[in-house]
Amino acid sequence: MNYFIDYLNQIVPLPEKSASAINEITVRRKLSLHTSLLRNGDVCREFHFIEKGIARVFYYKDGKEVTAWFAAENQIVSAIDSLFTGQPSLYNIEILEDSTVWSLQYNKIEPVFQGHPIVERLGRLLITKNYLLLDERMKLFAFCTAEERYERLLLQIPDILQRVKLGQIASYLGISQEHLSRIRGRK
Amino acid sequence: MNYFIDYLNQIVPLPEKSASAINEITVRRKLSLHTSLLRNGDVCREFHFIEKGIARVFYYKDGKEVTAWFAAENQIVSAIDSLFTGQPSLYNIEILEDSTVWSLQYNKIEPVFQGHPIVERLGRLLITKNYLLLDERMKLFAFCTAEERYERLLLQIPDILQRVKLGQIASYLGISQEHLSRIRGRK
DNA sequence: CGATTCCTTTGATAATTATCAAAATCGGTT
DNA sequence: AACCGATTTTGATAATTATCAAAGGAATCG
Repeated sequence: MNYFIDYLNQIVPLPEKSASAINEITVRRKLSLHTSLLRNGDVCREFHFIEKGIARVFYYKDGKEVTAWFAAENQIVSAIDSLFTGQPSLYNIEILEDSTVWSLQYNKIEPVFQGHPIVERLGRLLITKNYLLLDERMKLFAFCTAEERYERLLLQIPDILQRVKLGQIASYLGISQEHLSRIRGRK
Repeated sequence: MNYFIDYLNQIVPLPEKSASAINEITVRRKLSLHTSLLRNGDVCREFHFIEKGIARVFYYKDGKEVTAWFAAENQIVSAIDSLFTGQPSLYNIEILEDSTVWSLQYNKIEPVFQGHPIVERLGRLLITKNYLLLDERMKLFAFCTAEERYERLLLQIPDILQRVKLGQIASYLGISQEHLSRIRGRK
């Protein structure tokens, strides 16, 4: 069972040939808690589809870790600032529990784009999808209080409190851990 | 002289046929100050390349206008939350000075994608480019103080102070107009 | 089971930024 | 040059949130 190809097929039904071209530059891996998929300063050359588990993207701000993104089952995670530019990334990617991921070697994708226009289309739609997610996140900061952002995150990943440390969630919400703790307290 | 096609050619060199297919769903327009290109609640069906002039994307928060984005010469502006989903947009788009824009009718682009894989590629690269811009903006909020964000904006659009009202800039930076005024004062 | 370590909560204080109101400045017009 | 309306600046106060320190809980390991 190839969950990654299944996921892609939901976005654009792929002919067998195109699917196997993608498959050839993808590997399924089991990763354990605390595995680092990318360190800041390195160039990101792959993106990862999470079959099972959870990951986070974070950066360092004044020596402290700040979460930029969480990705759980059926989501894609990468450091797009580097993946698309070839420049060193400011982001780190870390696995937060034992996970199974499909890693696509993006530096090998160009010939696949060239040979399979449908994959070019798929790529466009995938980026569009993720662009909209980022726009959603911007809107959350624009329109919602930290409390509302917290509730939204719970809707998105209901069991996140059991899976991720509070401080990591707080920095994702843009507030201090103490403040998040107080928000939770008054419920 | 078709500045829009020139711009696209810089991203992906287009064969004549593809360029003219794009040209057929694009119109050049002169727009005057205060023209509204989109009102929130409406569905956005086009995107605009700015040949000359400046526009802003904004939304209403507690009855007040908040700027989400500025776009000046050689930039593309749209309400992507609606353009890619067909849902009503939360955004408004307004022209801030007499401008010349090229408006592409996005609801007519599907056949162009189908007939011209190179345009599919172009679309992917355009979205990627704008995704990176949004990521940059997120990083500015993540890493920089309001003061640094202000300086960065000045680098990007040096004459913005002459072209745009202070309150509109302040809300783009995520601070009150008074606070921005004080930041400027202590220079 | 107890000890150790890590994580979360609570309390007190300080810093940042918003808000409201008023004054000053600017731009265009007569 | 004087005036008007719009915009920006300044001042005083209030609200929000961060920070630091300490205490309380939970999980892990011998």
